Amino acid sequence: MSTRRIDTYRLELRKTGVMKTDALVYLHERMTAESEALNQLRDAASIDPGAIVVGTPDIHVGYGVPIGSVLGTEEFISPAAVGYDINCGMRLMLTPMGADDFPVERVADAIRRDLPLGEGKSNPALSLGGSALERVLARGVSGLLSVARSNAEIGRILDPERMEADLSKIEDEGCLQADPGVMSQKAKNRGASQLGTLGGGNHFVEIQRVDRVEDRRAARALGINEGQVVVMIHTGSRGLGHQVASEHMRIAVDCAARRGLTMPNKQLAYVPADSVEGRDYLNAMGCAANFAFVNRQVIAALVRNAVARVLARSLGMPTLYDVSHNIVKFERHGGRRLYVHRKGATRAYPASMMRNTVFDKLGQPVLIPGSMGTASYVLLGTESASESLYSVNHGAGRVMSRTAAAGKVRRRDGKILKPGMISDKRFEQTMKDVYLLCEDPHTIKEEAPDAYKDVDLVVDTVVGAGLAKVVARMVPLAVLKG
DNA sequence: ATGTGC
Repeated sequence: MSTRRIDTYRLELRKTGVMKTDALVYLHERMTAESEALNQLRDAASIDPGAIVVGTPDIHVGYGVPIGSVLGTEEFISPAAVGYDINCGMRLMLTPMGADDFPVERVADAIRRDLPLGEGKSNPALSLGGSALERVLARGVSGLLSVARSNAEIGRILDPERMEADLSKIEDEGCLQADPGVMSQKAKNRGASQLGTLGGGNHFVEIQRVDRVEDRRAARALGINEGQVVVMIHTGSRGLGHQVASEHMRIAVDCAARRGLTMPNKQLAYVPADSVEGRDYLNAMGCAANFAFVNRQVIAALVRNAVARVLARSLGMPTLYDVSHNIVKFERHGGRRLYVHRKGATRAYPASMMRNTVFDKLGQPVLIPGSMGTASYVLLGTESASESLYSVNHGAGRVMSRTAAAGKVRRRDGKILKPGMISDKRFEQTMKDVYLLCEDPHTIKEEAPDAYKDVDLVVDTVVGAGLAKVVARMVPLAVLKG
């Protein structure tokens, strides 16, 4: 057999057919993965003989490459192995308050007033002019800091001092190598009006209560206490990143064809990293990644302002950490330099890989959200995760498709074409303890807790395999979604 | 994920 179970947590996909190397999947023996997702991972193992190919416990089918994959390559890069939502990621912010004293619903209502939810939304209050946008694309959060310092109106919303304090708590300090000069005007235009918007799908802002601390020492070092209110943000680079991804996936198909590179399917098109097409993608992807870091920074400010308005005082609300889910970066692993694509996967560096950061003793914080009705986790990277290029999953992973969960509804007359698998009653039951604000009540069941895997079992797999250790578990109090 | 469609 080409698939071999190694232990309770690991599955090996042995080199067969188009594969140039083995692939490793972290999958608990009590869990299953779509065979199509595993085939996509096999395809991804065909592009570079020196590649490291890993599937995470939430692996599922994506465009060309599965969501929940890590692909470390020596020579080639693939826009599909990053995906459409470039630098989609998570941020966790702390409050000094316990859940019993916190006006959860009023704060959620206040956030909603300032934060546009759902697809296609723009935020006129934060619309950026050309040169401000260029600064943000080229320099990420530090670019935003300089915009906030030179523009009084934006500075009032963003609070530059608090932003500066956040910098060391963001992966790569919120800035990747990037060149706005390689971006299309169309991509820039889509971004200019979308800063400070949440987006749709699985993106969210969630007010949570720390339910359980599992590592007291680490929790103390991070400022986490049982019963405390925290806020989690999940969003990405919006239409700008989508535009960059689609343009470069098309360029990659043409470039690969011109160079006679073969691939199992066109969705997986790849290009030499050291080529015009490769460098342009990395520079454009960097811009989109910077835009996403900045978007989470802006939303953090909107949340802080909403909280301060309701409580009539600022709570500070420092950032615990901000991580990327969809990105490719040139990293050193052992003696090798690899282009590490993480698609629906989180970097989880141990302390030894966090030199020159504030986490050099502790390791990198890792944020894993569950579904909107279930727990989320804070973990820390460990030294034993070299096998996954120090990477873990990014969430619970779906067990049913969006249409299977919510059903398909004909828009014109409202007639149901195909009923969803989750009844309204069951949905309300699973959400009874959570205050839900959403833009579109007709599609929200796509995100129902029952549509996702059991996040506790997914995290058990990560811990059991030695990829990270749990610091704390949080439960949702209120959630805002597109 | 996405002004969700070549």
